[in-house]
Amino acid sequence: MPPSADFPMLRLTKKADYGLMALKYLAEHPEATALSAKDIAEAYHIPAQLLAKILQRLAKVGIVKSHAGMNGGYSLLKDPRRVSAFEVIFAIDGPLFITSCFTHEGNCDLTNSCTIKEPLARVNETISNVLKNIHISDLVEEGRSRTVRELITIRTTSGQKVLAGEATGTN
Amino acid sequence: MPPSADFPMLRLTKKADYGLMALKYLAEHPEATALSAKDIAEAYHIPAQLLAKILQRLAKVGIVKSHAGMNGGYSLLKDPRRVSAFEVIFAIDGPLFITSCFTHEGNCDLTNSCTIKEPLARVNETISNVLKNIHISDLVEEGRSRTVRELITIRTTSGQKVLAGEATGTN
DNA sequence: AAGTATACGACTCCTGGAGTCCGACTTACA
DNA sequence: TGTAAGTCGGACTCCAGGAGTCGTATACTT
Repeated sequence: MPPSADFPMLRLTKKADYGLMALKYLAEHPEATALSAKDIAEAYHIPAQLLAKILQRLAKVGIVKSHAGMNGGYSLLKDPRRVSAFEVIFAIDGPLFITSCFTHEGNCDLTNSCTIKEPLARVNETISNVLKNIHISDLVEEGRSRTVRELITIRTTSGQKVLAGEATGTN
Repeated sequence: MPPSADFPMLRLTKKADYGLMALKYLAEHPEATALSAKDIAEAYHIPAQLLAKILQRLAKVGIVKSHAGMNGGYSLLKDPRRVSAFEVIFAIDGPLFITSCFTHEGNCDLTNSCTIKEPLARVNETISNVLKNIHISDLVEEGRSRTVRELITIRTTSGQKVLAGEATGTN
């Protein structure tokens, strides 16, 4: 079915990815007083200057602390178990909405179309809640154990229980 | 926090929106043998030609049937209660992945970064499952009753129960 | 045969993500 | 106290891809 582009759509921005990666790296190295954007960038092979800008944003909202000058860099300001993926993504990319025409108050230009988007707004909140339940400490633990895999479970009121991770067929 | 753009990020494409809207409209008018793309487009004030292309895609995967010629148009081919939002979005936009570097097999160019993305892949599957549990019949019912609101529930294994729709604070 | 609709490729427009560059400022250390 | 190494942050370029249009071929109804 993919026409030419291989897959994308509804994806997280790379910046958000990089931000989460950097925070994971910081959480994995609590002994260091400060890690430079360059160091982290090299560890993951991502552009250093871009990562620097991302970390600056995370510093602005108080997730990390910036240390200027020689041997400077960034360090975690908050407990990794208290920082959710949601706030990281929010800090970097701003509020995320699955629908295209929502303003902050949920306003819409089309009256008719809004009725369709109401259920999608629920999906949006569902996604938000899932992201709020994942913290960067979980990212660190993942790779050794599988804690996150069992962490999230979806149940419908119809009794259908779907463990996140088992797709029932991709079409 | 939003720099200049008001909000977006991680949103559904307009095409997918339009597709869901059109299907809802068709589901609301089961008496009509066929509704033209132009009619539907005018009802929602969306570009007719664009909607036509979307409906063509939906016709290709067998969700709707196209009737050429005079008084032609499109009609639902499947039971609205059997068509999930997931397959609609999939048909229009292709597979959706929250992470940026996933191929169909889940391949990645960076070895280190992949460890971070594993938990996000679970989030991705969670979203997919939520969308699979929403059908266009739900879109029709929404607006009169609130069935969808209570339809989706998220539970974490920690016992935390979060009803989709009550955000615990947007930051 | 005429009229109306779909079918679909090719095309343009333009937003916004991704990344770079550079100047200013800050700090550690010799 | 000067300098190297770092952050800070605006301005900039590049370009993929979403959004929408156009034109033509085709198919079907009356």
